[in-house]
Amino acid sequence: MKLKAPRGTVDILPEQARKWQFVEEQIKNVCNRFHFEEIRTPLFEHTEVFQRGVGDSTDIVQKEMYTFDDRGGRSLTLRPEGTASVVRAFVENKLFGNPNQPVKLYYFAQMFRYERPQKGRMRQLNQFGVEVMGSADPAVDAEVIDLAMTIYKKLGLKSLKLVINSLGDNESRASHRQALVDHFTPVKDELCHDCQTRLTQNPLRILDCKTDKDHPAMKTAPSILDYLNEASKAYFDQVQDYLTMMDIDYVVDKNLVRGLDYYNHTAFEIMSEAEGFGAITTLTGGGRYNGLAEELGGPDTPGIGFGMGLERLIMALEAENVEMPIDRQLDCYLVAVGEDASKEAVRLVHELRMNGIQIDKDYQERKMKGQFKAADRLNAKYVLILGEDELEKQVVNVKEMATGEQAEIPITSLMENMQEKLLGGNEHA
RNA sequence: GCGGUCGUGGCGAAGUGGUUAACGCACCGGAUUGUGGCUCCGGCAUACGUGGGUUCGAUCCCCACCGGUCGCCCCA
Repeated sequence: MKLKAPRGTVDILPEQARKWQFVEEQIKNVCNRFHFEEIRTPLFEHTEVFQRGVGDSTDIVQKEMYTFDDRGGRSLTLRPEGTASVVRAFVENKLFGNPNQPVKLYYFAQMFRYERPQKGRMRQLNQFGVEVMGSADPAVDAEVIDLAMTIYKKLGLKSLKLVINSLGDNESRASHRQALVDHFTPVKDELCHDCQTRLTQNPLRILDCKTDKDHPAMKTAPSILDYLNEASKAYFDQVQDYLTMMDIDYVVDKNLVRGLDYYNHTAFEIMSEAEGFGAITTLTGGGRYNGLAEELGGPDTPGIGFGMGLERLIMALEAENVEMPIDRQLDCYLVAVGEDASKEAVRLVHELRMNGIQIDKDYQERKMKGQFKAADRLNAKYVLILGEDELEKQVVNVKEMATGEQAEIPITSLMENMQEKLLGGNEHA
């Protein structure tokens, strides 16, 4: 085989696409209930949007972006995540001036990250995400988390774990950062190479390092929760209170650190605990990013959001054997026999479709028996038979496949007859 | 970027250092002059990832590469 999809990309074929349609439909339904509105932003942005938004020190920006120069010499990047783009759009389009605050947005979008693919990790991935801009109410944090959990619940996932943490405001983060540096600097030489870099770049990230997780200094490392100032602590407490009020189970993990620079205050992850799900368990990651809008040139605007991996969501649904209504069926299949009837079939199928009937026909010059096999394979409810005899009499034999019952219907009343059978007789295209 | 493992027809899956590479599924046709799901019969396909090497000869042995897959790092 010569041409293949690029590494880390997949084709979603019809059978699988039905699952996607189902999942997307359910999610949109929940979004509507929560009164979120869709936003669509470009697939690529100026590279600077992500450098400034996501942060230069992050793995994403340092080694995972698909960046290229266009013919005009501009550096562009295929979006590796959704938040920076949405906030850029929020700022550029002055949505902060919209009287309806906060602005509650959702999106479905492909993301691109240059990584080694494995189970649950693709170079092109699909995310559903939400962003709420313009409110610093901890109830919004809870609402966003509730939205994600509601989606999973509606879809039928059970083995989930919600983990939350607070990264605090700038003042809290700064004092915690200094504490981390003071704590780890004496043992710097004992840490892994990455962590030695992190010590100066982003000491917070040392906390979720897998390599050094057993180092004695890890256990005694200063926790962000001990460095939250009063306002940050009060904020985090309120978020938890709201979650409790909504009966949303969660655990606080003081080592939960998100990989992107823009987060502060609430950070959360939702993981699957289903058997056989693979090594990668994070389904959703999100958090608050007050200050990001300002970083991207807009007014200081609070925001919070999350990204939900749809490949992983569908994997989780499959791992938990959740039933998805994806059985394909066909209302009618037209079986035509003979040259004249085959020609007439084209017109008849067109006319039925114009009148709201779902119908297909043979295009492979199959024999009658073959056409019936095709109809059966396609799960057709009715087969309309048009042969020389029927054509002569200007009728069509309509066979109900489930019962085998068959009746002769004049072509002149066929439309009405089928509409009655399939649409209840009162719906029209 | 690193490591394990794998790479035979549309799919699944045997197999051998040597003239025709099993079989199953699927598909098409026939048995049933115009009617599906069962059965029987027949048909079907440019299949051994790519490039080198060893050999009289390689799908099978060796090497490299590519790709899939799983894991590490990190994340969705």
